[in-house]
Amino acid sequence: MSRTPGRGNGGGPRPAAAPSPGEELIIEDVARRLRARGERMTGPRRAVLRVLAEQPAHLSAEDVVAAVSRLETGVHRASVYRTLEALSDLGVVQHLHVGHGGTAYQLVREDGRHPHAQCQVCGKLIDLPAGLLDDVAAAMASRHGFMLDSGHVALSGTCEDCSTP
Amino acid sequence: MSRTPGRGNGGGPRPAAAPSPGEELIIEDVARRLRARGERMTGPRRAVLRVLAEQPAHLSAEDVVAAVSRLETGVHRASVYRTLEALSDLGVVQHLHVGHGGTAYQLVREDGRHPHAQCQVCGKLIDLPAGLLDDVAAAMASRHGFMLDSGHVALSGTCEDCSTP
DNA sequence: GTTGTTGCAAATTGTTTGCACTGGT
DNA sequence: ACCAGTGCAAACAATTTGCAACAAC
Repeated sequence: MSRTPGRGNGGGPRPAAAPSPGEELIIEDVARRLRARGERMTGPRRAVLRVLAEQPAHLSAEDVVAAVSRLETGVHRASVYRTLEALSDLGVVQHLHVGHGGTAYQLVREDGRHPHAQCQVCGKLIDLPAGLLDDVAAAMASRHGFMLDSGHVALSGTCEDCSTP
Repeated sequence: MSRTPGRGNGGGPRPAAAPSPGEELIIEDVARRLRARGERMTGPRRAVLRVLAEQPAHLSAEDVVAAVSRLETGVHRASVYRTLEALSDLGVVQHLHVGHGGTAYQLVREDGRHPHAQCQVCGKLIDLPAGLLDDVAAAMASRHGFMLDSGHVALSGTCEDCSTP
């Protein structure tokens, strides 16, 4: 069988630049939580975590793929997708469905999930205050028995810049 | 009243069963509006309108494709997609982004666009009362200058059946 | 050593597009 | 007759999967 170059170490992937202390902390914590479930901390997972930790914005899977390969060569698309899913299962990563642009990923923050809105003209995503949908959630709970997860999809509309010419 | 197969194109499309009176009305109205824009009422468009008119639920594009080809053979996928877009431009059809299942289509109703919610467990889509997000829309308008389009994406959460074991 | 993870390529799913022809007006 | 709309196949984008080779534990 042909030897696969670019994998394994010692001829392997270029080691990434050193993670920042904050990233290191996150990675260690996640590693612990993974091992507790019999899963493992690996190079690709480290890279995905670093990308998510250092990016301010919400990233599409493809954005993460691009950022990861900038950080460390040889990480395959499929591994990024699988990593994002694994980290979601762990509760470390959350994803957000935006009307047009597919799915966006981000680290779960302590302040919990907050709602988002996307401009259907320019595509910009904005963060909304955490309590914004509380009344709506209460109404849906009492009237429909529906438990709203306000952080899972982005509301849609037109942002200020795109509505005022 | 049976439609005359008329055109003797071999292998041609099977004529559809007769539309109901209500569907006929809708089709005639849409035909008028299309012609007013220099566009045309065609077999595939009639079929798509009939499907949307007689289905209670929100349909994915692929659902419409399936239902249309049950109604009338030889209508191509691409035509259904193009028809849905054309009818959206006309304002006859509206589409709704649902977190997981892609995009759902339905006829625009007189009472206008209303919000929806989808259960992330069973996938069920529920209709919500039209005014439900009015307060949120007002808050977003004044605080962020954002014009909410509450009918464009489905809220996400867990429905009653799926939350009570 | 065991087995969870990876890289790869190919399959899948959902949607769009270029083009020649057909059919509505 | 004119040109919007169609059928078709192929392109396209985003995501998933089977598998053999590895590496984290």
